[in-house]
Amino acid sequence: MSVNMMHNGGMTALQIVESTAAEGCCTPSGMQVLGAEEAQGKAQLFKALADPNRLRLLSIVKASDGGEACVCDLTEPLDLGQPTVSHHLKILVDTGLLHREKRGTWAYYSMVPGALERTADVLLAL
Amino acid sequence: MSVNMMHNGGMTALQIVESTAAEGCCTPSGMQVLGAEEAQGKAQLFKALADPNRLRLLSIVKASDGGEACVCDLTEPLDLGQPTVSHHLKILVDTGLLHREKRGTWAYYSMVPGALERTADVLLAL
DNA sequence: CGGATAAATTGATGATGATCGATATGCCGA
DNA sequence: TCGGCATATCGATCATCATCAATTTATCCG
Repeated sequence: MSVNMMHNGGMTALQIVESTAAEGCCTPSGMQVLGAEEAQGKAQLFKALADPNRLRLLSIVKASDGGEACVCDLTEPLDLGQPTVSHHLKILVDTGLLHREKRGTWAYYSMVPGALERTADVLLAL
Repeated sequence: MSVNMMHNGGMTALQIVESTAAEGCCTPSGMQVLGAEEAQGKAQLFKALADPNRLRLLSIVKASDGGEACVCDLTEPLDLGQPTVSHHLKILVDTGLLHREKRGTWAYYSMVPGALERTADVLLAL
């Protein structure tokens, strides 16, 4: 559990960020400036993107045929060990950027539709 | 020098990312998938955003009257020491997100116009 | 010049994170 | 049922980073 894994009822970092943003815009205080809590959540979102190998993972998955790739396809191009790749993938899934579907022995990863666009919106709404 | 400070002719991380992207789209290989070098640069860009206090700094500066704020205005709301705030600001300036202008004893920080939008584009172009 | 203020830099420290080797889990075929 | 493969998890290690206290640099004013 290297990312968050606090009991959020299974919500991803992206979902949490967006829900607190919706709450924030209606608070009586006005909410022009980012509070400590929201900043924490949004930082966690960008932390997931702050690693070159994770960016490459997203890029490869996005460009893969059928929009999905299994771990075995991702280990070679990154020149990383399999446990490390699984670790990065877990972070991206927990953050809400990647979707994981296990079929038989293989685990297939695909982009969560609109996740990059929603993350970009978080950035623009700073 | 806690960010990069390699001799890039004074280019910010944002500028480097965009220049390599322009080069990349014309390479004979096709460049669908993010290479190791580009990934490194883009990760550095997101690393600057991967800290809650730096996000709050951007938010405060953006919402400040006149679009600028000095260090003394930024130290209190974050509940951080002045050296730490200066350190974060330096990272944001080196990354190309903030602009620094010194007037007298005070240093005024403002958003680099379009920086957030360009960073969002980097994200969407993954 | 000399004191005062704002900001930057330095050095050290504690925390977080990326990576790996070893091991565990889960599924398939013989 | 057993051996083998794909993936996940664990534990440890090394590097990076956020923060602070102390100091330095730079600017203004009397």
